[in-house]
Amino acid sequence: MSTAHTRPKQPELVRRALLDCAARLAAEQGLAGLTVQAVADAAGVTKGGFFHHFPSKQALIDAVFADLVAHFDGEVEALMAADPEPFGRFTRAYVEATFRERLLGRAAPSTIMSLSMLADPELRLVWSRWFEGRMAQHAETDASPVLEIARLAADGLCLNGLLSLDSTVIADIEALRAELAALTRPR
Amino acid sequence: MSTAHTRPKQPELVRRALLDCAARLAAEQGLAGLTVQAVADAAGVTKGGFFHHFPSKQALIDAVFADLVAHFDGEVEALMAADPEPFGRFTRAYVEATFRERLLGRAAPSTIMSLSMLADPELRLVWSRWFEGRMAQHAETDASPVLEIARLAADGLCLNGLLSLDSTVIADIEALRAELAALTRPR
DNA sequence: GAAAGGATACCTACCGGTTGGTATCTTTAT
DNA sequence: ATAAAGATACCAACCGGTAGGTATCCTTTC
Repeated sequence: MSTAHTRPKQPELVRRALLDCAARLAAEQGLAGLTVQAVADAAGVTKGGFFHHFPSKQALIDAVFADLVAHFDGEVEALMAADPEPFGRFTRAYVEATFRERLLGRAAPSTIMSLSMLADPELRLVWSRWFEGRMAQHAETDASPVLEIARLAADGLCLNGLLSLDSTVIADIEALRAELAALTRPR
Repeated sequence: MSTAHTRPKQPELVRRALLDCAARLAAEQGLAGLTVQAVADAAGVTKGGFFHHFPSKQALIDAVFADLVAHFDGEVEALMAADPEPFGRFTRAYVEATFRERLLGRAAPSTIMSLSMLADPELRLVWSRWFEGRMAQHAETDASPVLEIARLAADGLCLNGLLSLDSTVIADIEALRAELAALTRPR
């Protein structure tokens, strides 16, 4: 607020701050409780300033979600690049990336975010399209039924990460990680 | 509106209609977009009438969620009662019940469950407690790691049910069902 | 058995508060 | 100087919830 005048103006930085704060707030109190005013306050900007960067609240949410998908996609890409085994390569990366999203057994804020965003049909489409595109790309190496189970289990893990905020549902995460990784390897 | 006067008053029926309409609306446009007015309209009742049946919006949501959990629990119980094999009995029922929730058209109740859980920490607790209770009850038959994977895959399937509204992510559902069922049986 | 009378079910109308969004002015950087 | 960046003040719409009235049902009483 007060620093906004002293510090040199860096619109890119403010925009990033808005995105990050929105992600954090949405993770904390759900996407339903996300308000423009709260995001603006958290980023040290007034509501008017907010609307200078984003034409609408939905535009912000879309941007945050696109950010999250891009980050996840990057992680998957990196994991795949370092994987010599062709069979199940994408699935293995998908599963491992999901595991990395969690911190100390709990779901990372980004996970909570992406899950709450599935409430929005339009954002669901964004995710669906990403997934379908990647799947079509790796159809030859990742079409096996057992790999589908592994991917679904990763999704389930993502969901369970939310519940583990309240209590521990999964006993041994490392064992599960190894078990799932083994599931993606050729027999 | 006009029929409300001629038709015999059946509060139980109206209450049920409110619950069902709330579940349907929540499935269609997310729990965030759920409004008391919309629920009342869909059930053929005014907003004032709504508040006669439920003291608050949260009370309605809680009731809907409890309803869904109870229904799912009943399905699991029935499936377990008809299963002679002790090993993985609960997991098998859990997986099969998830598949059955998925089959009824576009708006699966399990979809709403996950959405509600994400939105409200208190509802997450309700689900956690149910799951933990059942797991403790069947710890001897369902503690195997492979069974955990099967349950997680079921959760993931539930999540994917959301996405299937927009596009088909899962190729062969029946094959997946068989594969997952086989996973829960002793080797 | 039917009128009385209380309880239940439901509606109309409204209120306080919040939210997304806008119009307008001021400050900063180049 | 001028265009971007941001502040201030404000609005229209909506949402959950309340107040108070009316119709309908179910007993009770004679």
